[in-house]
Amino acid sequence: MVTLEDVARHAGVSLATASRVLNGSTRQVGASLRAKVELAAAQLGYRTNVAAQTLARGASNVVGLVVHDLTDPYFAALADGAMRVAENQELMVMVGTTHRDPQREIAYVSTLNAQRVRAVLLAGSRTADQEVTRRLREELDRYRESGGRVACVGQDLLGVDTVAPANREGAAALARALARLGHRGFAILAGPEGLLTARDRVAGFTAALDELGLPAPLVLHGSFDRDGGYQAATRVSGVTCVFAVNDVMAVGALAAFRDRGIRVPEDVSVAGFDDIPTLRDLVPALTTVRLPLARMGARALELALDVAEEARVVSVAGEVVLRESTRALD
Amino acid sequence: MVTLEDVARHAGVSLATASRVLNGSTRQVGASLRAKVELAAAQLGYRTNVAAQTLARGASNVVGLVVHDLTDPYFAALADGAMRVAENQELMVMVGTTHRDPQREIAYVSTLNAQRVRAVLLAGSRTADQEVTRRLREELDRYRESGGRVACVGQDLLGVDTVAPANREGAAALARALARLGHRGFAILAGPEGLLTARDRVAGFTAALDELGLPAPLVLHGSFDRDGGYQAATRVSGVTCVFAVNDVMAVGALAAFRDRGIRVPEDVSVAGFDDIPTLRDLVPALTTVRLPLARMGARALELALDVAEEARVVSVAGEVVLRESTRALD
DNA sequence: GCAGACTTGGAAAACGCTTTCCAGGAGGTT
DNA sequence: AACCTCCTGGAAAGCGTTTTCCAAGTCTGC
Repeated sequence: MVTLEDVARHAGVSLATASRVLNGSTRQVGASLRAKVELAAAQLGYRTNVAAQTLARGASNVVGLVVHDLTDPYFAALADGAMRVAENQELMVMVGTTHRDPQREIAYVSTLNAQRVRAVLLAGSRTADQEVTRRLREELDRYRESGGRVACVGQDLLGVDTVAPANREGAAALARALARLGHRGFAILAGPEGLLTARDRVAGFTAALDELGLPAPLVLHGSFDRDGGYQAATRVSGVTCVFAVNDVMAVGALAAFRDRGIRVPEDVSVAGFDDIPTLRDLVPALTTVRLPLARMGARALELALDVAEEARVVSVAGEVVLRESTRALD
Repeated sequence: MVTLEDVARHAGVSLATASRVLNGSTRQVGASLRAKVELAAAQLGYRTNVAAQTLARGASNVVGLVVHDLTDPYFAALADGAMRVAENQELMVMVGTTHRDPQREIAYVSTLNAQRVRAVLLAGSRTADQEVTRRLREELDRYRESGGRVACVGQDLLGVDTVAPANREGAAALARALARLGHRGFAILAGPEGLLTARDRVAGFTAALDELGLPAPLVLHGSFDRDGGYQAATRVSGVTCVFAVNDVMAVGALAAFRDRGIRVPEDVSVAGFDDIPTLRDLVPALTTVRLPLARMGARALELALDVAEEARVVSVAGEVVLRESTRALD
């Protein structure tokens, strides 16, 4: 293990000089000494010990990213966006996966706090469980008191910088668009009861139908993933249009309908939410509400890194995209 | 920022005792002191400074994971598998994305070395560029000399623990299965020339056709992603079966054929490789060679963590899965 | 030439932990 | 009762950096 001291000795300079040459300081170092140090470092194969550096500087160059499920294209897209801005800033990214367990989110914040990461990014829906949210806030506050920065993609519930997708509005716009196609009987594949993103979308969709004077939709709960969509879709009947509160659930629903011999969109129309990238290659192509996922991830990390007095909330609008999976009723 | 010393003082014990209580040591501490320390830590909201701990211990509890593209389901699945074993071992995961640039892989190894991560996992195909590979090996050797562990998912080229998918054999088996269906004229959507995984699959497929006395396939290069598959597929003609060297390319090919009005499998059969999870919901369901991706990622990290004298190579067989995208010729 | 203002290099004190020694006391054995 | 051993607690020496002071030059402009 070659240390900075080894380099300094080998180059015949002081530790201070070696440090200044190798690890970006504001101080100037004469050309000849600088060259000596660089040569010595190269010859010895010196590699900065980041732990020591972090300790001495009191600041690390890693950020934490907590997602629900990395294999879900929604989170993969968010993560990708965030990681690109991290790369530009020469930051490393530490990733934690909660596997949809809100408790694990708290544990990760605690761990990332211990790591003294520069910023923590919480991606994904908040939970309706007040107690969990309270404990998460507590943990976040502790982290922020010691100088940590936090941003969140999801509901603005934590008092931190937040990129908040307009779930209600997006779902409402989708409902109106579908109603315009002539649909009257709707089912919602609603996701878990405790998930706020799911709730908001259900609420927005339902409220819009109500405003239009249409009958209340059939609400079927299930898990927030592909299989949840599949399961819920097996219980659908007597409607002309199904709204899955996210795209992966819609994909599951498509599969379920296929297995049941129900044609989409001839027998039933299907719409999702998010516009995950993999969507465009489905048959039929899925109607959805587009969210700029990568941009949202990137924006969230930017917010976190850009220190500000007040917590900022950036609302992101969704854009209804009608594709083949929904048809106009004649 | 509350330090261990604050806790020790607050509890009226020495630094050593506080350390032993809070950060898992082999040494016993009497029940009463232990309680005092724990109380003090809780009251003050103490959080270990991992950087200091890492420095003092000379060992960190993070592992590095380098992937080509996190939004590619192939890598998401590998990463997920690896991250699950990391979670079980209480390790944090630092993720780097090369965006398919082999040079960035070297840079990441260097950075992860500086972080003194316990192990680094290189996921994804090696490159045919000898010079880049040499420099990567150099960087890896430097890291390993200072006690780092390395594992790789891909070709066994780095002299480290490797989980090596049987690309040649899998592709050959696929070729034979397709030939058995009566296909004689093949095209291969071959990926980039410099990517060894792509090469191996092309080679295996081609060799098998040759052994069967069938004409050599049409080989079309393109990028290793969805769009590469799409592009390459636009140049396909005069064959009954197309083999895309990975699933995302096959998905692109499906889209291209759809756009060109070519029916799959009626007009042309399509097969991929990997069996990414999103595949099962495509129409038509894609014939492919199944690789246990999550298990491979997990296994690789296990290998890296389990110190051994010799570098081990675990070969992983692929299993041909015939689905609707390939049909038997009459 | 010389006062003053910059530059440049080095010594040494942090940074917050872990762990090796020591020392003292408790318990067990002759 | 004397001697060992074992166990527990604390002092202090690192771990590898950064950075604050100092000191010693090197330039300016008069």
